[in-house]
Amino acid sequence: MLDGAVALLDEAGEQALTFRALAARLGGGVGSIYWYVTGKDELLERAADHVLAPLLHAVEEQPSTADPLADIRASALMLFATVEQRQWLAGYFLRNTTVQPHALRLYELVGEHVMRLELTPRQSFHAVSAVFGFVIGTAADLGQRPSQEMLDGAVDRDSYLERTAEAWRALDRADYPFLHHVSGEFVGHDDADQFEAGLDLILAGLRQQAGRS
Amino acid sequence: MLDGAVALLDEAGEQALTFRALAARLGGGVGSIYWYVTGKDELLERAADHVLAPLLHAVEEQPSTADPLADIRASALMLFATVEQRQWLAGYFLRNTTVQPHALRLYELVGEHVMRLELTPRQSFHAVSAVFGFVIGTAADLGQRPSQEMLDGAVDRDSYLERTAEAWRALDRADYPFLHHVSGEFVGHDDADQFEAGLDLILAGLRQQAGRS
DNA sequence: TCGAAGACTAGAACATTGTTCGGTGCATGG
DNA sequence: CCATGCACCGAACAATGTTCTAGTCTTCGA
Repeated sequence: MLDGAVALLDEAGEQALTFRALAARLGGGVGSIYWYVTGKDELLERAADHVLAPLLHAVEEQPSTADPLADIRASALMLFATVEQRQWLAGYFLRNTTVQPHALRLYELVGEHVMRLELTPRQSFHAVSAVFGFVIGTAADLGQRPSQEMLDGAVDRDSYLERTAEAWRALDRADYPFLHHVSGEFVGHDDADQFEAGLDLILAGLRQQAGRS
Repeated sequence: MLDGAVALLDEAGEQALTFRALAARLGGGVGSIYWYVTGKDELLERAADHVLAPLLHAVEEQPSTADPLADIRASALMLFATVEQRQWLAGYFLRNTTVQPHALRLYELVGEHVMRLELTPRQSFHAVSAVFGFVIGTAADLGQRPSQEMLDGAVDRDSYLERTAEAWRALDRADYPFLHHVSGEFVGHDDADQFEAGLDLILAGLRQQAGRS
């Protein structure tokens, strides 16, 4: 059942996960699903936890290196890769205060790397929060659902970006110098690059903080 | 009408904004709203833009100082303060690829401060993206709707945090050394502090990047 | 083998919500 | 006086989450 739910979510997003659609996919009735979950909230929760399991496994398998920051980076990249393709997952994380076991474990694992930096407890707490906030936030932001036009195949991603850049360039250069400045970068930009660049800023800040103590 | 919509959203979150509730508040009929907006999407869009206007004004009024990073910091703090109290706004930003005029202008303003750092266009683009991703992501994450218990007044924020920390401490210390390490910081922590700490990591990374070039 | 208890399935029925559509005043201009 | 267009209203429809009740299948003890 969870596989079916995740499949629906992955294929067409959060709004596509309806009890009727899921029941149809499973070849059963609507009511049957309620035997396993108490409602839609729990269904989403379980689906999220379900997707997190393989990721957690991968992160746990990842060997520690001498550089804690490199390990944090690797973990963050894996998390990003998982969430980027699943906007519903990012949305779920941002909406739900209740932390599931798998997510908590992930938090802990990154935290253990941070501990090796020998910061104060407060700094460590803030560091892990910053990394997770950035990963989830950026993944949600960048991994946005392709617009209808792109789904229709009317325009591909490149022309879509190009058109946006075009709109930026059409703005008055005096009023929008920055957008003109970076419009060339926007075209053909890669989400993963953008994410890594931001992550590296945080990590650089962390390294500096660790060096001072 | 937008005032009414924003009021509903602020009071009880995104799910509270229904056409019937809004119509009741305005003392009108359900259908009337459709005379002004094409649907719920546009209603939310307009509401978001509506809230952004005063913020944009404040950011524009903010005088530039000699330190670009200080200016970026100040802008980010203002944006955070606006979004933190409005999870629906954060959610909207994360869901919507279409950038409204006010949001674009905000992006531009922060970008202009970044330009003074004299990074490459690519670095500048990534820097602004990182700041916005972090602000929105963290605001969405931290500004989560209080749980039902807290709304009921059954527990206040402090005891809620305390209970979570208690749960962390109940975990095996050998399996969760990090959570034990920071559980004390979690109790009574301030969201704004947490945000500023993360933001300062990014800014430190930026300063370093600017110094190298 | 029978029967009953429990695990599981199925779908009808209900409340809520977004949205559509035809209709109602009402001011203004001819 | 009437027609036209604007602003507004609310009944009706479709989709969806949820509940409820009845049905089926499995299992296990007497």
